[in-house]
Amino acid sequence: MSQTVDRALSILPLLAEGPADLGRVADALGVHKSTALRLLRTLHEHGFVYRQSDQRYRLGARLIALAQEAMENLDVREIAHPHLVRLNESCGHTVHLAVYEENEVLYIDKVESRYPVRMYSRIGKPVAITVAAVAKLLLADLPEGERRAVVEKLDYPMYTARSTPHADAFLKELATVREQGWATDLGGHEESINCVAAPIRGADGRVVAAMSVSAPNVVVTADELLTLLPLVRRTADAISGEYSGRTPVKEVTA
Amino acid sequence: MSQTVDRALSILPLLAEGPADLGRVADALGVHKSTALRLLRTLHEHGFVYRQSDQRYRLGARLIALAQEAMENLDVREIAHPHLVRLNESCGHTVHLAVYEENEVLYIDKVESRYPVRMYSRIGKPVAITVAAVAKLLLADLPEGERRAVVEKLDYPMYTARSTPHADAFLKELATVREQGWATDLGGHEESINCVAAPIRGADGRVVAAMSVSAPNVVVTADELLTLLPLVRRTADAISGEYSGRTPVKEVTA
DNA sequence: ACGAGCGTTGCAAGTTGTGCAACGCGGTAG
DNA sequence: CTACCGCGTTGCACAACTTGCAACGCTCGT
Repeated sequence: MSQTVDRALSILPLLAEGPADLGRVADALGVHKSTALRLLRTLHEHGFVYRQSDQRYRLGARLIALAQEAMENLDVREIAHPHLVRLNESCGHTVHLAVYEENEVLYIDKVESRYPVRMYSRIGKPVAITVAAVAKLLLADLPEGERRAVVEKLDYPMYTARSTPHADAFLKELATVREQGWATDLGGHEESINCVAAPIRGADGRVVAAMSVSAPNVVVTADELLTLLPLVRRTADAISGEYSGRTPVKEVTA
Repeated sequence: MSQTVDRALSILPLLAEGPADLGRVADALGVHKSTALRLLRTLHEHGFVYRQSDQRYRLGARLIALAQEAMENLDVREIAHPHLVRLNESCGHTVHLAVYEENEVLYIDKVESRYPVRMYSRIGKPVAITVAAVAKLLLADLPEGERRAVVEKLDYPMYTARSTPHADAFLKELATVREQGWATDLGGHEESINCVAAPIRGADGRVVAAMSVSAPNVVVTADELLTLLPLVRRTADAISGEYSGRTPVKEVTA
């Protein structure tokens, strides 16, 4: 791995926490200021960092644009979107679509609740991986070895009393989820919010994404939300069918 | 500027166009495959690229998460959002918020139209800089020198017959916009879509962002849309006031 | 079973990145 | 008003890091 690039890339997560001046960046990297300067300059030329009027650096616009393109290239997303909208129209709650990638689960699409009380979440935000219903589905489908490895490395923050407390409990939960083919999060992340989720599978049966419906207690009880499970599963299956139906690859090696 | 980092960063826009294999990346960079491999590996370790099952590389999840954080750090956005929502509730049309940064204008927030016919756009997407109403406002406020430089370097694609045809016309338009303090795009990007926009200013009077209301002809005529101008300007002014009112800086050098 | 294509590895050569020290500038304190 | 301090910036010599090469292993297609 390349040291220079490694250092340069390390700057980005740093700036994500907020703007920083040259000295702070150099310190954080453990390099000389002149070195940090040159790295920042290179990042700047590519538009990945932006120098604001007070001379401090923050993340740049190109980064946002790139991420946008990255998401638009996800085939599942495109196929799933109309289904998510339809589901939202019939139940009114927030609908999420998420994928797993390299130890992270993140939302790649969302349709907002039509109720005034909405849950907070944002496309692109990594989800609470140890409790979210969609995360359970995605992790449950990983091959045994990788699943164990990932689960062991996770932190288990107790967002609420119902959060998954530790790796063992999580593995058990994942086994159950895998068995039944759907998952829930009943107040494990936010005390008053429940979710039901179902997996979206590719042609080979592997889970490629997961979708969920979320609603706060004040709108519907957990039991009421669970009555939506069949609908959620049917939607997920419809997406699976469409996704695995035609080849997801659009380019040919011409 | 660092050559290695420069090359590594060049890979990202490349992958944004779609997944690519090692050979293609190496060719595009004009370097040996082994070099490209090492760069990709470094990018991979940071989660900026992801290696899919067919071994090809595509943009990774961390990129999306980072961009998300980048946007959440934009102060204007946070302040403006509730105002945008309120504006949308009172007129029903699509509302956009955009900023200028380094030769690009991009949407950083959006509230969807409540009409069934919606215009296409996405947060994070660079806007058609030569025709969009928000772009005119943002460019019109640049210092003379920089404005000329930017305008000269732009391309002027004729999206429609009403698109800005060349730099001279654009400079004239920018002068007008600067004078009147608001801008429009009447079918300059999509034949049937019109926008009215107003600037959001910081404490020093400089334009820090711009907001617009957009609607297709089939919903309201251009004239009808123009009647919303006072409301749009009032909203923009309200955001300006709130933005310049208190210090946007939240951190202290502890 | 054989060959072609692709990703991967170790190595030697030298290009490139690095840290140092010194400079210029702006703001602050005396 | 001046002197100082902090910060970003530059040029340079050294050496570390990256680079391209060539050879290997693998999978896929014939």
